[in-house]
Amino acid sequence: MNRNAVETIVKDPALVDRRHAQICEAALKLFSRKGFHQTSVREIAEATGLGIGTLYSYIQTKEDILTLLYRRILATFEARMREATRGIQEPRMQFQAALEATLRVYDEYRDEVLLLYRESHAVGRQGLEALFEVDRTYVGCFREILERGVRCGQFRAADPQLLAVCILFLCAVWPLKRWNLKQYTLETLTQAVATLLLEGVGARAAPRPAGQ
Amino acid sequence: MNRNAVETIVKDPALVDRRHAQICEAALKLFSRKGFHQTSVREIAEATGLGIGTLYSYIQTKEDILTLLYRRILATFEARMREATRGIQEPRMQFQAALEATLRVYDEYRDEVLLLYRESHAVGRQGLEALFEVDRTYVGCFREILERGVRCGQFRAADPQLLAVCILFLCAVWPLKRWNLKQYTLETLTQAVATLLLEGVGARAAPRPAGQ
Amino acid sequence: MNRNAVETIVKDPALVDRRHAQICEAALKLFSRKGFHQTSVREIAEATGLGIGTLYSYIQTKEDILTLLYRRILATFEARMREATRGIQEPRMQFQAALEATLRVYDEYRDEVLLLYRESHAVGRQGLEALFEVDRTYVGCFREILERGVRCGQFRAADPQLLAVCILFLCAVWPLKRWNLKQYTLETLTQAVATLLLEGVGARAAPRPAGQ
Amino acid sequence: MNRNAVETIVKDPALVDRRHAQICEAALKLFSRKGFHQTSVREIAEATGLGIGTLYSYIQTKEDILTLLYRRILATFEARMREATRGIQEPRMQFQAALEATLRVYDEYRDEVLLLYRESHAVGRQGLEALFEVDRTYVGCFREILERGVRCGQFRAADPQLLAVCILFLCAVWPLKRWNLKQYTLETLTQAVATLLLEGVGARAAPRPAGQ
DNA sequence: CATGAATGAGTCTTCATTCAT
DNA sequence: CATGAATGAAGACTCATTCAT
Repeated sequence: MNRNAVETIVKDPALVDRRHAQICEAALKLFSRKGFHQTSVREIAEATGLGIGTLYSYIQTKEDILTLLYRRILATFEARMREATRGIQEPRMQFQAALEATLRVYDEYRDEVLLLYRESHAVGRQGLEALFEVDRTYVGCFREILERGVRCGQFRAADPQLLAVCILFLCAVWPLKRWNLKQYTLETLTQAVATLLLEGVGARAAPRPAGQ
Repeated sequence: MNRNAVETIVKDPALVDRRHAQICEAALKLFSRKGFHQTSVREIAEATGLGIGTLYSYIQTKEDILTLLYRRILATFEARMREATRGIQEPRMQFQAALEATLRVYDEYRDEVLLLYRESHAVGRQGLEALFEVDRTYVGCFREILERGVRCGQFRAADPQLLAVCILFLCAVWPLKRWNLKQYTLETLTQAVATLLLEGVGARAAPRPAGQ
Repeated sequence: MNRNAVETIVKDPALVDRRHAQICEAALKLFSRKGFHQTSVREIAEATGLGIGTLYSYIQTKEDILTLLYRRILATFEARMREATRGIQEPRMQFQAALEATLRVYDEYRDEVLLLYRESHAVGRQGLEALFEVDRTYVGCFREILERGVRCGQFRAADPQLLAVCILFLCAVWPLKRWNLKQYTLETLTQAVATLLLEGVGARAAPRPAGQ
Repeated sequence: MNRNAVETIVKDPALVDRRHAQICEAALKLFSRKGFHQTSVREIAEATGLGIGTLYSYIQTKEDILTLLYRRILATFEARMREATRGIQEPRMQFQAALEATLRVYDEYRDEVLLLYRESHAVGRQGLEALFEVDRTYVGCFREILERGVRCGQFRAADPQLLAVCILFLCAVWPLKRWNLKQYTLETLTQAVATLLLEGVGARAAPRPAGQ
């Protein structure tokens, strides 16, 4: 993650960080509205308030902007996920916490999630590998929760890894199918999904003592 | 669907159909490999075996090619879905049939599904509306099954429409997260998803003798 | 020479040839006046009377224009050389004929020769190899004449190949040092160089019977 | 030479000289490898170990770097030439000495000579005039030797000035056609060229006892 | 109906140079 | 004296689309 850092001509790391933030902010809006390919670098520069030349001393290619964006998003996602499940022991509650956290970040970062699904193929093989890596980590969180639940008999899951992939993916329904969910609130969705999944893994709604 | 038809200079409808099929076939491959924007019309013409000028007498814009592609895909999807559930009455079995059918088409048409998610924003507001329309029809199939199941007490679902959206979306995990599911077969996934969802809607066990 | 042909989008070979000629003509003037790097492709297009897009359907890179130019020049040079020495048997006369021919083409194509020396490094390793190849052929002509002269005792030359390289190079003095030779005519130079070299290889001015 | 001096912001002449030397050293390597236009000022600054801003307080334009380089080279050439022929009276020996000296410097400074021929047009009309001036001085050295030789009957030369231009140019064959002379040593070339030219100007044999 | 040459607006990117610190 | 961030004009190149044949 650190090694593939976007190389810059400007050397001051603090400045680079600040500019990268600016750039990402501007790029996100434009990419979300018009898509990566329909947005020109010049537009991004203008939206960022930099000259193109200046912009290009903080990146090397247009793709770098996408890479930058993705890094920030994924870092945020992972952090939020860890934070949300920290301290919780009981699998069912941990599961619910993870689910709610994911749906909440996916809500806050709708545009970013959409971008991840839409434009990720634009970062090239190498960039994709990095994304996959992070995704696997993310999936790992859910898998562990499921495994723990299975071990203590609260969950039933033939293949926790597979289930984890599905569950995480399902969370993306909110940003990806939003035009079909306009009528619902995040709460309604969370409730529905939580019920569906908890029942789906065999964890009854009411926390009865875990008898078989 | 008919009104927004792609206008052509060539008038012979049979020829137009044949050409459109050719074009879609070639375009699909290219779009899947390189993306819509990275594929030039010239490449498509070459892959189709037509001259550029000729190609342009069967479409009006590059976007039309995407539109054409999407129409064919969605038409296929709906047809397959209807076909699969026709004649089945029992909600649980109908649900399972619908699920399996969807996953199977999504498997056969992986590239197309990916394209639908990745590039659909390229068809513009008007084109999107058409896609949404079809999607809603598709979702409707699942909603009806759920509603019937709820009515006869087999399913539990607070909001069948919402659930239907989720379920249909979940099926897309196979083409959209394929790089994360390489280790699994379609059968394994189908089994896992079917179990998860049937349990999730409160339909205990498969119609096979309930082991434990 | 044929295999590394400049690839074109336009297919009609006759048209390609005609356009290439146009392009070369325009490019030569501009490159001679301003140098390769100081000349923009747009300028070349304008001078050629084509749109840039059109120009680019006859080349792939700016370098291709240089390559095109070089090919035409070198082909001309070789042809002229062969033509000039054809039919002559006597080494001294053949030598003189070759020398005069070379100086005459170098005079006619002053700008081209200058370009060859100045900008050839711009065609890249691969292109250079091709140039070297042709140059070696050219040098070979002189070497053969020298060798024949040496064999029949008219010339003295420790290493004909080395001498041939030097002689051919010397001819370039006319285009390359022209600013220092403004006061002289081609005839004066030819006379001086012919004398220098013929004496230099031990061939007396007056064709006496070749006794040692 | 003094009037067209490169103006600097920094005033300390010793420092300026040191920096100019640094700059030339770095620039030579880069220009030789990649050519003047393909080398960016930033690269030169980095190779020199100076900040871009600092570099620019020792020059005014990128061209100045080339000018600087050329001055140093030409000064060296002239000095070496004078040094080599100093004290020698006999024209034939002086000629040989001058020739050997030139070839030796041209060997030591191959890259510089190449640069002189390739990129000199980049210094502009004014800069060129300066180069021409120095070149004429250089040519003058050879002309004087020839004239003296002619006067005392050792050489034959219809036009010593013209011959001098040719001879000096011929020396450049070593750096300019090096790819075609890889198989030879400087000594072989010197021997061949000396023989060719001495014979060419009618100065029989070397001052060693005439074999044969 | 078929063809493909022509077009120029628009894209990404580079780079010499300046100037505030 | 030294530094390097900022700048925008300019460059090479692409591509959807048209239209004469």
